[in-house]
Amino acid sequence: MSRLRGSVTIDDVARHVGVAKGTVSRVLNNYTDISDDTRKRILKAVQDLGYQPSATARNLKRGRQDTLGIVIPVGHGNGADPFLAQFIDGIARALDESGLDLLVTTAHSREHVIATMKRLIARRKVDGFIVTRTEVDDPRIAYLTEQTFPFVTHGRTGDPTGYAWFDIDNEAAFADGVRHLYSLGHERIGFIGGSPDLNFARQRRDGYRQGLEALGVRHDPELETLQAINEKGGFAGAETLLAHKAPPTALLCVTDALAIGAVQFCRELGLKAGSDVTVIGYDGLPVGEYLDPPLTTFSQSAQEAGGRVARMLIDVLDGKPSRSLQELAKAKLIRRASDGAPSMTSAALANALRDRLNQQPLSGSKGE
Amino acid sequence: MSRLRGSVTIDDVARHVGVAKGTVSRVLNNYTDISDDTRKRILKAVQDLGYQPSATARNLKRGRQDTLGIVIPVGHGNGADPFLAQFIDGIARALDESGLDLLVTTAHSREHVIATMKRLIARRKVDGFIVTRTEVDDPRIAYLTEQTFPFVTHGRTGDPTGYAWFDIDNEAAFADGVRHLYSLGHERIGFIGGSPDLNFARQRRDGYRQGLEALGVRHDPELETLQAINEKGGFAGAETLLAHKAPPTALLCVTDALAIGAVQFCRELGLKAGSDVTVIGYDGLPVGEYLDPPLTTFSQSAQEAGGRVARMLIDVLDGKPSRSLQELAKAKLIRRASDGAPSMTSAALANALRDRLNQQPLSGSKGE
DNA sequence: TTGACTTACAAAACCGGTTTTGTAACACTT
DNA sequence: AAGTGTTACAAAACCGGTTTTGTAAGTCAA
Repeated sequence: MSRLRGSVTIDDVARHVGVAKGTVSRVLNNYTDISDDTRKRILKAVQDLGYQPSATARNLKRGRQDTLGIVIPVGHGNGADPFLAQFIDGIARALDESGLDLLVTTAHSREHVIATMKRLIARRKVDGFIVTRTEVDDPRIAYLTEQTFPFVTHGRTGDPTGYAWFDIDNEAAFADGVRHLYSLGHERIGFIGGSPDLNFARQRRDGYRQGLEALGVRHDPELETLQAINEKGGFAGAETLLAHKAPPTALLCVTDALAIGAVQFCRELGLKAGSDVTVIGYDGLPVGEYLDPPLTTFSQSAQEAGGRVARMLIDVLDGKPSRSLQELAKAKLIRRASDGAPSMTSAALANALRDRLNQQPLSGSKGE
Repeated sequence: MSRLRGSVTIDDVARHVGVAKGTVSRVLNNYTDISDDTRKRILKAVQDLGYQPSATARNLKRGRQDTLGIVIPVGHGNGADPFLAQFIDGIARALDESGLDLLVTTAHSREHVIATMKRLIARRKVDGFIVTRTEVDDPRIAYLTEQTFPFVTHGRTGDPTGYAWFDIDNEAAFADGVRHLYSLGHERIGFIGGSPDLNFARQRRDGYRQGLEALGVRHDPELETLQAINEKGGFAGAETLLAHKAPPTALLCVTDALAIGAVQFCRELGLKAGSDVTVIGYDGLPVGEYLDPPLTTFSQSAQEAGGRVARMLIDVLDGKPSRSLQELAKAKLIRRASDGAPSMTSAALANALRDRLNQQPLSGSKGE
């Protein structure tokens, strides 16, 4: 007589109707060998009693959990990536339509991520994983592939074959970015990137280089800098590149966070972003609209990406071949106000910078 | 011979050692009636075979899922609340220590939230809920209380008894805010709030009023405005309040998003936030540091709050009385640069505003 | 030496579903 | 009329654990 909170079991229903519990199960799973009359009586009892099958019991037999997992790598405080928040939102919405749920876990190191995946797999808590922020050589993908455990990635790896992925054409976006800047009149275009272990960072850098090459502009390695992918990195990156004797008049940044830091650096020097120095980011963060100047950025709708990836994983679980589940989308340039024709040449900028740097000491990058 | 991926079952272990599976279970659950020798042999086999118990099977019998749930209300695009992202991060970290997991779900309406909770409860997918953004009269809390299903809230309701909660002393924070502004020399202090159905919005408004009263300043209802809690609302709120014939020289905003919009409005009018008009937000969003001017704000560490709430829910599940699980924390004012002594009186500000509004038409609030 | 306890484990029941197997009752052939 | 299929369901097995029950062997007291 286990009268636990709200637990109407299949036995209760069966008893109530006077049939075997297997029969109830068959009705609920749309088997055909049930008379119309019985079916109706059972369905009514299910309604009346408010019966809902226990996911646990069902899963035990079926071996499915109706749950997808995502393990978020959280570094030193960079856990609350606003991009990820929207991404997860998109996943959750898509799953809601399919009756699946999302298990969210964080992990603070590469090893921890794998260990967490291992635990979730061994304990059979999830049916598949969504992997984000892919690296060129990604241990998570290696592990899941070896275990033949279903997954979909957001972003590709160095070898984008044999698994399902959704990605943005990063090369094309940054090549376009270069072309755009060039057509605005920028001749020296800088690039603030991140660790080339991260696949998107590497691809965007490649796109930047390809864009220059396509225009016949010589690629100056000194106009490229690699930084931590956060606002501090952007600040430092701008500081580095603008210190060049022939500084760039435009800065292409691998993410909005970097761009925000770069704009901050310009502001502290009294340079106007959007005219004195152009800054372009990537991610389309909503907050970019409220910066001064509003940030020009590449947008890829994190929410849509989340939904897309979730649906792809469902397809994978349904047995679709991963070959047919590889999708490359285009990023869109959202022009706000941090880009524009250069107000002065690189040489003039260098002079202006020299003056300002002598005048006022910098605050340095801020915060923790 | 179900040789499924990585599924070593308890039977495999039992067979391997030559004992009954019940014995293996007893060893793993630290029962005492097992000889040292047998225990060792079983533990070794568990190691060797890499056995990990199936959460599903265990839960079926135990009736626990080792999973907590959070249902995020996502309005019209405001889903990706950066505050929530950090909050979830904090929860996930705390749960990781306890071996629990977090199920994240979104819902787009009050009814949908309840329906989702109902489903998760009926299907027995979670052991308890974390409820955020409490309303003064919150249907979720009514429902969960009626079902006697375990939960903890972040934020109180109109009647904060009978359940476990973690909250910030919103009244105290905003009363302090008023005092701070007054001591800077502000005599007309505006308030941009949100729907008083939201408990934190109502409490912060109350704190604002209490702060004025404590200083003996007459409360002018026209210096209060209620807006949608996002950047657009902040823009509109500033527009409304500054149109007053005796406009406020300082704006206390219920969240950072509102403050960001308010700063935007000032900027478009050519007013300098931090001197011409002081703007203070609430949430301590990291991005506030990179705005122009960097935003002065009350901070409550969303991450810490998430961790605290998660641990409280674990206590609830362990049977601790909810009376002992009610915790009120203090918000801290982070002074950056959007507050300061007023550069002019309310009257002078009114004149300045009249001039600017005649000169240049406003862009209006932007974006979607 | 025998009955009463322990000890250390085997065996079985159970959690709540799904799936397989078995079987009365009826219909349909030949 | 006997054999062969269907139909519609009951009964039982199963998923992989946990918990209860049962019991052989050893220990101890009387």
